[in-house]
Amino acid sequence: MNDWDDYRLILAIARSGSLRSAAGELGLTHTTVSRRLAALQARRGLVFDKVPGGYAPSPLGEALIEVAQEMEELSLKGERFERASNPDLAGPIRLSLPEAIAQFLLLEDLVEFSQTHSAIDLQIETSSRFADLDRSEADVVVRGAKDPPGHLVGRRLFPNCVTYYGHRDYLASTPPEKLRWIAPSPEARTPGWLEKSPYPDAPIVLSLDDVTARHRALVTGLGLSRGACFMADPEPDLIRLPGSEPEPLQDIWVLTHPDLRETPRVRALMEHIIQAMLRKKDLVTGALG
Amino acid sequence: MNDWDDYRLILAIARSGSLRSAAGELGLTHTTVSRRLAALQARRGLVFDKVPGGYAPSPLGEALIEVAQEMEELSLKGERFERASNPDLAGPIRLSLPEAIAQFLLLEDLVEFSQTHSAIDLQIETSSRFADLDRSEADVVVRGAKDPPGHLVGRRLFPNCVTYYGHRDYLASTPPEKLRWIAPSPEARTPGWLEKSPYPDAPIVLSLDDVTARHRALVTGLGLSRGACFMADPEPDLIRLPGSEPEPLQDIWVLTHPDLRETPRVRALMEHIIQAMLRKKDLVTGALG
DNA sequence: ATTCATTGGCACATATTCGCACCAATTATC
DNA sequence: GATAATTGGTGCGAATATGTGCCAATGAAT
Repeated sequence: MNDWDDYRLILAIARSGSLRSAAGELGLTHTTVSRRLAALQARRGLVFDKVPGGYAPSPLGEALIEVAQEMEELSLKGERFERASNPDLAGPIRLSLPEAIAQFLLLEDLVEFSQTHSAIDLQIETSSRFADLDRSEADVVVRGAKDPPGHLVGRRLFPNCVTYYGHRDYLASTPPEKLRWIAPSPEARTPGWLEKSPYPDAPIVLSLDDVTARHRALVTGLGLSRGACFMADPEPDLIRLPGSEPEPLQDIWVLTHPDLRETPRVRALMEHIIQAMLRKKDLVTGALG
Repeated sequence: MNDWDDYRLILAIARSGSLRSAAGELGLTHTTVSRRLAALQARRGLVFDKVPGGYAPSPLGEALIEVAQEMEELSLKGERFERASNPDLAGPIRLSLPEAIAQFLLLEDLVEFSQTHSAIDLQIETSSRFADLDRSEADVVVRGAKDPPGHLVGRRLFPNCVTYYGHRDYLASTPPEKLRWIAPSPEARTPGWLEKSPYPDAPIVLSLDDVTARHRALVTGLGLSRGACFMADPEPDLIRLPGSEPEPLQDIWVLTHPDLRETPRVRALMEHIIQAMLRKKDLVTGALG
């Protein structure tokens, strides 16, 4: 009785191209995947051809891969129903959010939530990309976004604002023509950010994509940087550069999948995060500077 | 790795209500089904409540049953892709048709087809109801129908015609007031058939729903009957009752599922059946009487 | 061209799953 | 109410599935 699970096999091999990596995805060994594929093809016909570099689907394989993809969507839906089914404030929640928001904005609030609801297993997953809630990569996501997927439900908050900062000692001890920038790598930079800064002619001498690393470099006085107000304004040694005003980036959203919208623990977490964020609106939008 | 096959378990229990009958459907023993259900519920939560008389789905169970139903449809689609994938005139075909058409009309033609295409495994399943091709109950169906499912593809042939018959010796030796009818059970009778017959006042003394059994009784001279021309006209000892003309019942169709329409062996079988039926049109429509 | 990493296949061992036989409880039939 | 049929649960053994360790082949990196 493995007919339907064979579709998982088909999908894993299709996606990864090798028995060993498919085995990794499935929680098996490559030996088992090899046997299962052989048995499957003995029953149903050729599904994958062995080609140089891996496995390529046969025409039947192509058709079955599509069926498998739809089955996976159904399986994910079932998982959501399962996760949604607990009527108590208990059970697991996976929360996805940027590392910066986790560390510098919401950490205490999340700890507080966990302490208040000890039956809830809060699993915080920091990530730099938008978790796919359709694939159950998370139950709740907090993230700045321009146009999040329209079917997700939740709350659009306010913009994440940034402006230009320097360490007070660095600014005091560095002549203007010797100032230097710390910035993201070229492909991650916002167009025009440097031209709008108070020192557009200062060179970029340190490229750091990691937001928290960039913040650490700024706080250490290694150069100037454009940073999020909620990270920089609380630092007593960081001051805004002359004439710098907060500028909005993307709006921050708190979202979940529609199948989970009524789940009590998900509602409780989202409400808690939203209230916490609303209390810190002035900090996030730079209104305290 | 049984996650997706668990949906088969869920569906089987939902449909049958007991572990033993679910086990029958799944090809397992009730012991295995019991263990699998326990394991499933340990992982995912309560899916079925044990109630007097069987198992009832929990709210989560209801949701997962719907997912399971959709998975089953996908699985059936996959099966059709598998069956459709053979480019040769080889492999299995399941043909569903009424027992009467099988025995009295197409048997020789089907044997001929099998002999001509020895690599095709023709599995003839006689049935009194329309096979569900969406559920892969058959690959090809031959049947009289008023409105077959619109998405099936194939050929509408001509009507299956019936009229009134008696055995020549029975008619010769029985005074008119002693004549008797053999008919289907009351709920299976066509309204008005008796009134339109040459002996509307003769009583029905034998009710037989099985078409071939009714035919056997007629041929044996146990009474009068309304029967299919293709069954009765070839019998040398059966004669039409005075004034009886062939009347059309439902049209006969030869149909397959759209996913199988291009499959060579399916096309070959349907063409063979259609040609055989066209050669017997006069017999089926009673034009030979 | 050489070296390193990854791959698929295989013999053997281990773990897991399944079936059998039996029993008590429940339900259906008379 | 009695009897028969069907049910779910359990212990034990059999069957099946999976993992381990190893090897040769292939592909990637130097």
